[in-house]
Amino acid sequence: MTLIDKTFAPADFEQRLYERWEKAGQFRPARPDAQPFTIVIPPPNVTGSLHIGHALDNTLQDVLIRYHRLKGRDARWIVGTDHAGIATQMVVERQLAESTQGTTRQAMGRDAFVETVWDWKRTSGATITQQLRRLGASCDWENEQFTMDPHFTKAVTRVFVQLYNEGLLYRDKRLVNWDPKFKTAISDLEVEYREIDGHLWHFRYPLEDGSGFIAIATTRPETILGDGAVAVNPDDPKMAHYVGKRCRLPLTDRLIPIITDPYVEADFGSGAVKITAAHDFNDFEVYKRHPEANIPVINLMNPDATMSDACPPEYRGLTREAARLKVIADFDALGLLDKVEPHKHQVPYGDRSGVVIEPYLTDQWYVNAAELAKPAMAAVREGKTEFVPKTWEKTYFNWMENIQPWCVSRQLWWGHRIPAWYGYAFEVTSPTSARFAGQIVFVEASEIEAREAAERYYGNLATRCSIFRNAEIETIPQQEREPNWAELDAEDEAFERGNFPIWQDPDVLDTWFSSALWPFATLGWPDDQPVIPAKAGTQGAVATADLAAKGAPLGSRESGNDGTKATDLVRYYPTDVLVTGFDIIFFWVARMMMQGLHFMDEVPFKTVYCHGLVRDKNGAKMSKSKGNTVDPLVLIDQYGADALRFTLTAMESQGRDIKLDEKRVEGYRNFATKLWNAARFCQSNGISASTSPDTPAANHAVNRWIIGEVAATARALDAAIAAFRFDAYAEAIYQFVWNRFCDWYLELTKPLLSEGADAGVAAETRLVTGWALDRILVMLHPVMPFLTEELWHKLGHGDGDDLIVAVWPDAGAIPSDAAASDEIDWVIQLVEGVRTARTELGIPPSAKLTYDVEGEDPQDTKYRLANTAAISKFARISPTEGIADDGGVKLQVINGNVTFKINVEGVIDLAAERARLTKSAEAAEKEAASLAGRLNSPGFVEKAKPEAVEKARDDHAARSAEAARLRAALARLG
RNA sequence: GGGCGCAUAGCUCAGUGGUAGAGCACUGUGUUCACACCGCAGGGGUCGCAGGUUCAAACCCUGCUGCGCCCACCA
Repeated sequence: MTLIDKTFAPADFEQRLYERWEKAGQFRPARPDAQPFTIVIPPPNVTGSLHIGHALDNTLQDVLIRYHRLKGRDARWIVGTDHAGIATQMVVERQLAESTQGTTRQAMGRDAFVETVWDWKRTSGATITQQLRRLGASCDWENEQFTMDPHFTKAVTRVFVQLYNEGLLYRDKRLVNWDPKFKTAISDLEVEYREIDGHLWHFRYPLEDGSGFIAIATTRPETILGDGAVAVNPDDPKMAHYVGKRCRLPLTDRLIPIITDPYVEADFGSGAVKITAAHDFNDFEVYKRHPEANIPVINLMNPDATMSDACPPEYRGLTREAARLKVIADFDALGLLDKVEPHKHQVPYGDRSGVVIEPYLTDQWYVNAAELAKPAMAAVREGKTEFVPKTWEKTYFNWMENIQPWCVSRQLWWGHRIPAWYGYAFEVTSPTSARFAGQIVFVEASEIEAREAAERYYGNLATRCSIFRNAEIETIPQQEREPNWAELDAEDEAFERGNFPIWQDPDVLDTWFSSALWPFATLGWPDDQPVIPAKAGTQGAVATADLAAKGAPLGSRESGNDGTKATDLVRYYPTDVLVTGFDIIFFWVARMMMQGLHFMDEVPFKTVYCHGLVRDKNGAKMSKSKGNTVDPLVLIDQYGADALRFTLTAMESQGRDIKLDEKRVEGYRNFATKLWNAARFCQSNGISASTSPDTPAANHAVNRWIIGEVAATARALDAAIAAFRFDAYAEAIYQFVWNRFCDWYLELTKPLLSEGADAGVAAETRLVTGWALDRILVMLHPVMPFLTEELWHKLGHGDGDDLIVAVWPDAGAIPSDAAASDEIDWVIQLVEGVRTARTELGIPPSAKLTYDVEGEDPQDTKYRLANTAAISKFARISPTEGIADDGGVKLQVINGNVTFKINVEGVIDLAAERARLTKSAEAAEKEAASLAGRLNSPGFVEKAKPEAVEKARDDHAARSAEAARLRAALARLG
């Protein structure tokens, strides 16, 4: 036991304690027989640094983990970081550009660039994990994961290949959201729409037959160059005469058809819409609905959104912005610009790049999300996974029901490379000839297997066609992207078994494709996997056993924790709770549900707890550009990690956004200081750590009372955790520590510990206080781990006895004593009543007064006599004890049945006392009358719940009696 | 256009059928040997508006007003 310092300085011990826990392996104590409690952390971006949202998310997780660890569960918090494709690539590219050499990834080449990113990860990737430690997060660092770890690659590949074989993953040419800055496809979810004050340009296209013009309106004139049709509404009489005609597209001189489609609104713009299939999602749909119109699909742009060679020569190479101005000017020059209207509209922007997104026609890999969503929806409907708060289930269903194919390929270098290899495809046309037929794809777990598959393909061709058997070998150079198929002449090319080109898809997978596997890949899948048969009914299904045979051998990997035979996967999956912000339900939660169910045949988590956003104190979203961000590390430096954690916990009421005001952090730092001082006081009074978590025996009412209060608090905390009410948890422990333990228990027991007090009572009180303080430390530990652990040891718990693995109080095993509770409540009410009366009458706190009582029953007498010392100390009144009543005016305080008549020295302000008593009497009478009214109102007694009726009767009796006593007191005043 | 949420004390938020609560802020005060990052006491709300259900509504229902968010995007 060491002395508790006079000042509470969290910086003095936070780091020391964290290192102690981590070194001692306390974050994952060996508990092979205990029931697991598992949380997977939402892996922060490896580029990240801890922001206030992380602080909230991880505080809540740590509260749950620490609580369940104290409850004796095998608590495991799986931790790691995400490789975060675009974000990380951006960071490293920016650093390359800013470095002294000022190089680019293109100049470096792919392999060197990827190696640079790895270097960066190794040196800078630990920032966020160190910051999580400062917050106190008790993660399982020994098994830290990274989404680009070799076993993750294995898992990702396995998933990709199996989904492909099941027909749930495919390559398709369709429009994607294209980011011209990063030159990659991005997800629908990574597009944010901004309202822009733009324009609606009205142009005229001349009709082919020279009979006039058709007017169209557009917000994107530059895409006119790629128009393939003009569409009007089929039911629009104004437009009927155009239908079936053709018009001449100015600037290109192409003839394009005028068609009908219900997508066109007759009363918007000019009533006619230009159809640019390659650059607009709606137009692409129109194109697909009208195969008969032979609408050309013209890709007008290069990957960087400059105008491509598909445009007329004078536009090529222009930016889309410059092209727009030129198109407008050119139309104007031709006299075909009708008018320009101002027009507010929503423009898509890349949420990371900040540039306008281009709908762009490319080949990409897609996952059939609609199919995977079915079991994911059913699982929530059946309650296998529950959202808290439940309202988010609607959001989840709504998105799942309308889910689009998930584009999973990205044109980046940093990420999991797509396990697909391409080769040239041929169609055998006769025993001696074959025709070039595009490309063939081999989706396999490795290049070796892809090559084997290719061998089978070409071998099979060779047996059917002699030109593959006998011709000379000519190797086609491997090409990175888009081989120029048109120039290949199959007749002249020759292939022989074992010597033909295949090349891997240059693209990588969407980061969320690997994050979706997080709950099971982190637990060892696929090496540890229980074999799940491929889903019946999916086309091209390949037995999982075959897939497994290709990968690493199956078998049980011993758990790092306890050496049991069960694999981690079996033991910890499904996890218990996922704690996350609602903003990534679509990105991440939904996809984990889909992949978890598909590959594990079970939901990834039983509960999804969604918290809100942390906003600034005015409710504005925090952002760097607004400069209103709050750095959690600064708050930790200023107030301690515990104060920040307590604030975030206390403010987390289900689902609501948090408006963070630094004053709250300060307030909870004060709370920490309060407890610190209370512990210091206890220590200075010879109180030390309890030797057992068992409740000590107690006779004195105040001790029996506090024991019952501990039990009530433990019960409240258990209930709060069970209901995910973090705010209720913080509230309950705060009230108990400050308003019960410090304000009353420590005060009421001071006389029991003072010199000359009964030695037996004093000893009992020391034991009970030590026990209660220990229980406080345990119950507060999940929220304030550092402070509580520090005090735990200062109070005398030894080195081998860390609070982090202590025992949570079993509320049911702690006796609650109604009689003690009744007695102490009586004392507290009396003291408060006297204090209030004294203040209102302006009697100095220092004045010690005497009293007589009236109306006491035996129990009141018992309570009063048993607590004479406390009453004297806190109300500063003592019995007259034989001093004759001088007949003077008394200060009268009603406590239950008893009227305390207090002798006041000198003259009291009669009018003030009368006013005080009158006010109280009227309040009691008003309430009694209201209760009487309810009791007399028709229906109440018959229809209300019996408890409610009984309570109303009791309250009515009590209030009436109180009013009578107050009136009597008034009468005595004369 | 569709959906969701919120509106309770000056501020931030609990309360979800039975007489309105907490923290902060505010006012007054300071006897006491843990704590002024403290103690004690106090003021402050027709629970957004209007209807309805009920013996009883801040709470349930309907409508309205205001604020916020998500999804979809009339070129």
